[in-house]
Amino acid sequence: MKVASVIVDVPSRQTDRPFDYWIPERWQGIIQPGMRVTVPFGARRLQGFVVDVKDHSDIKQLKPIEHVLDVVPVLNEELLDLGRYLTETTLCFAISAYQAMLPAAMRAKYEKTLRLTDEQKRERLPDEVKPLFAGRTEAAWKEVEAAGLWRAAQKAVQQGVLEAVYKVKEKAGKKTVKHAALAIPSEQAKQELGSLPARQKEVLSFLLEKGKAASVAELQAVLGVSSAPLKALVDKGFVVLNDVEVYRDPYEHRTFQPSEPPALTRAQEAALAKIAASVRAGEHRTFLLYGVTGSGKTEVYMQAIDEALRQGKEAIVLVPEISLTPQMVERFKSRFGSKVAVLHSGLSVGEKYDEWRKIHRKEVQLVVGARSAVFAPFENLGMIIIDEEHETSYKQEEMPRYHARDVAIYRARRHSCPVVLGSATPSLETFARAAKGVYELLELPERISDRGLPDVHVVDMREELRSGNRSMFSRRLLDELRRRLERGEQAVLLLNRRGYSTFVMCRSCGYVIRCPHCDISLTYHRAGERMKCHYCGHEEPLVPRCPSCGSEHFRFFGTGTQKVEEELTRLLPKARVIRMDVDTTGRKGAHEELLSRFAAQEADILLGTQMIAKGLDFPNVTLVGVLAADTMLHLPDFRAAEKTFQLLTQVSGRAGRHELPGEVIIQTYTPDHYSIELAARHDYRAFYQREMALRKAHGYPPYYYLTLITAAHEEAPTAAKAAEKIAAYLRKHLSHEAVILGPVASPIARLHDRYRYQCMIKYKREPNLTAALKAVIDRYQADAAHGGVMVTIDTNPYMMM
DNA sequence: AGCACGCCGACT
DNA sequence: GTCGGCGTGCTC
Repeated sequence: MKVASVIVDVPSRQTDRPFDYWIPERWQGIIQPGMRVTVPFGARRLQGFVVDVKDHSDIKQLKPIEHVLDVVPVLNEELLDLGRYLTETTLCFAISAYQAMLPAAMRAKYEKTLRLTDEQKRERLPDEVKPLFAGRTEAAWKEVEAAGLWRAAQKAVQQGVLEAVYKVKEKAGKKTVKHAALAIPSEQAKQELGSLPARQKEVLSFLLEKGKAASVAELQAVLGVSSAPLKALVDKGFVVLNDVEVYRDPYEHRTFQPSEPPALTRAQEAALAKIAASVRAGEHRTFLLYGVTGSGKTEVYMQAIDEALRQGKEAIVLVPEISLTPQMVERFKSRFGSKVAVLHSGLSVGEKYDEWRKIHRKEVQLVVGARSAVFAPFENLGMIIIDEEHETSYKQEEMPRYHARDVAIYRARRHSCPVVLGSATPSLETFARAAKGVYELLELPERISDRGLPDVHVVDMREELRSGNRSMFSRRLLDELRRRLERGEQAVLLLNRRGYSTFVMCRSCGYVIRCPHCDISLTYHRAGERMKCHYCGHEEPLVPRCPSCGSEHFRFFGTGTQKVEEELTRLLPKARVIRMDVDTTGRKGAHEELLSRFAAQEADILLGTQMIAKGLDFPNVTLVGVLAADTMLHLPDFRAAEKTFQLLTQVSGRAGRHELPGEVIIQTYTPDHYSIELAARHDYRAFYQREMALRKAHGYPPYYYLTLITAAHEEAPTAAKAAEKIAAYLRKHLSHEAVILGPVASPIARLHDRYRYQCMIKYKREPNLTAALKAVIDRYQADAAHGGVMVTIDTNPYMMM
């Protein structure tokens, strides 16, 4: 076994295949598939994944593997296979698939430096370059470039005065803590004690007593000594210092009250019995746990997990974006203690790395995490749970564009274990499969609190306007808010739009301030008087005069959370409001902090975007208000109605979960729309029937599969032409049953300075699709690097824009 | 993706 | 005649 096939860290079509390397003798028999290595690649050095080890290669001149980065493979056979599956189904590069499975800390950082080949040659350096190497033999390439000495340096390289050195570094290391230990036998140490100065004596006897290594921090804290006596002991050779690897613990300062499983309702019991039986039998099945909000799905998950753990197996729980639901972490930590690793976006790169290593080393049996936790490197999976199955955040919008649900089912099949999809508002795709018997439907029709679902009132805002109320609050909502304040109860207000105003228009000439890089109007943010693009992040100050006519008068249209907050403090000056949106939760830990303040009743009203709709459970919340139910309804997305129904149902579920009865007020301009009407009636099934009929009529999922192809280029005609060619190619190479729509300009016609055109393929069964799409990629994706057309393909898209 | 190589225009 | 610009193709 002298040859390793390596997928190198270059995400491009041309390098998307294994490259063979010779394994130096010292690593023969050691290098295995799934290990990370560094290899020379052209002039560079890169990180790569070994995918195969073999005896022979057809390539004549093999270069050697340079370093082995892992002692144990970081990707096992199963995950390597899963990578191939992702490559095939999402049309991504193999390297992207493998990197998606590992924490970001394990991705390499590259550094290029220039090094003086020989101290003797220093004087031969070009004069302008000399200062960069003053007192050193190596300089970062970046510095050289920044100094504008690119040419001169290049020349020096050609003359052999300088050489380019490519370094591969790991992003985050393991955290270590210095430990002190005896370097001599304890007998000898005891004898030495007598002749030592007082402080050193204390340190040595502490170590003797402890009988094992102690951290330097501990020594200093317990004995109150500085580092000096320790250093003296080290110098004398009595004590050694070692770096001991430790885990960063994101929950270090938190204590979790151990919890016991409560008694289950009959429906919970029945659902659990089915899942547990499947776990015990070790059979692959997919369950849909359809339970109304507050019906106790989480408890079913936990007891099912318990069953898997009792079988000596492991489990994965996916939650939409766990940093949003600290309450969820709390519940799992309380029940399963140190058996749980937590993976979510609120953790630092290093913390995620540590949690991942706990899984890899089998120190935990359960992972609770967001989308990417589906790749947890367990080898004996007993079950996978996806909570809030309908959430679109399970779909990754960058390469690899996978859906966690598909990955979960793929893995579960391989591990022969069940998948549980849980939701109060299942996606149509999932419910349809359950209806067909592909998935097994388990129902929790009632809330545990036997409170029943909250009353929902739909307020027609057109009516409000007609009767002279031009504010964003209906009279009813305002009355109810006042009532909660009087009673000391809390309210949740949802507005799915952040910022202050959605667009700003000049009153004189009608000019609208737009993003210079995208075809989108800028949103006004009160803080700092800034205009922001919510798509590309562009930011600029609000100009004092209209750039088109010079007028000073602007009008601010549309309402965002900032404006609502301002209005609330005006209308209800006594109300304490917490605003939660991307802008107030950007800081690490801000999320949890805001929520715990609300939980501690330090505020009366929690106002936020959709991030407040999920999973939160506050006993004192008796009112939920949706300020504009139709914000999402008119988006160019066939799932708009489904998303609206889901959001309204989810947010309604936040009210009256405990002793106090809940009430929900939905403000809308389209009260007759079925998604709003049926959400108000808590009638999922009716919504399902209605929406399915529409999907069937218009040829959308789950009746048809979709693939979205987008061509983007700085020049609109270039993008359009490419899209047309792609459409023509597909029309020729796909069956007549496939419908190819477009090309049309994307709903956001320009993004990041690129014009975008898209084609949509609708199909039922299309065996040649993958091959045809690969051909499209081969033709166009190669160009992207050279300023050509950028083509992206999304098989099974969730973002239509 | 980089990076080298190689082929054409404007300067010493 | 050389320097310096960018297009083309390769990386085991």
